Amino acid sequence: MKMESPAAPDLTRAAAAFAALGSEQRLSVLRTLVRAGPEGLSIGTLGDRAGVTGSTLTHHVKILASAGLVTQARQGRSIICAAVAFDEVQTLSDFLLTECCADTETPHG
Amino acid sequence: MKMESPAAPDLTRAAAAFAALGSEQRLSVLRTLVRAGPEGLSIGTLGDRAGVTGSTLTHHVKILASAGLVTQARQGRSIICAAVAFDEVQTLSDFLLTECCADTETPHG
DNA sequence: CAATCAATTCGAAAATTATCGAAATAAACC
DNA sequence: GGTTTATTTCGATAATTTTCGAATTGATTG
Repeated sequence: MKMESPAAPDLTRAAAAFAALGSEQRLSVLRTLVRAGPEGLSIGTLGDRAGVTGSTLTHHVKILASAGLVTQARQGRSIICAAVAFDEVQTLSDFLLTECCADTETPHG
Repeated sequence: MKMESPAAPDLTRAAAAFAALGSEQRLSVLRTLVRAGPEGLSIGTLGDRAGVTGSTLTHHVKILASAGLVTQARQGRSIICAAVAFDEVQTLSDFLLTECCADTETPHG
């Protein structure tokens, strides 16, 4: 049942992705992008909607992007950001849960 | 410093839970508990397996517990920890993704 | 009650992360 | 080329998190 997914995360990458989500501002930014859907938003609009602007927003978006949760592409004089959290969150969840109970002694009874 | 914002109250809790997952050591600790399954592990065994001990481990476990990802219960002179990440991760994923595309004009376009 | 084992609290230093404003870069437009 | 708009880089400061060892608390055993 394994579907084509973003790169399998190692511990370091998974922790970095969770850490990227672990800030109220960044989580708010990402949810704004999730709401906006695949078309994405410019940095300016994103900042207005999420309530974070300027260099602070640049900083947070960079962290989300390097965690693989957001893409950025220049379009004219704006940078369009879009969430790619959809698959990524499933991947992170899998990373955490797949080995569930692997250490238990009596898997077959 | 924490800034007063019109953020939904759940945002704070969700960000705290993601932040709890956003450390290599804590993620490693939690995965060790997930592997161990519902019976859980004592702090001592957990520390040996995950490679984190003493006050540092206490600190990390406290963060995981207050994020609702781990339970603790005293049993004799040990504290038994167990992962409750199973449902919790789904909840976090939902928090992030449920409003997907809500802001788009043409939801099925 | 003293000794022991398991885990926590405390206090402090080191490391990382967050925030902001000013200056710099990049693209579009005149 | 020079101006306007959009975003980023830089540098400094504030805030938070991590880590460790020593002292402490709680529970069990003799």
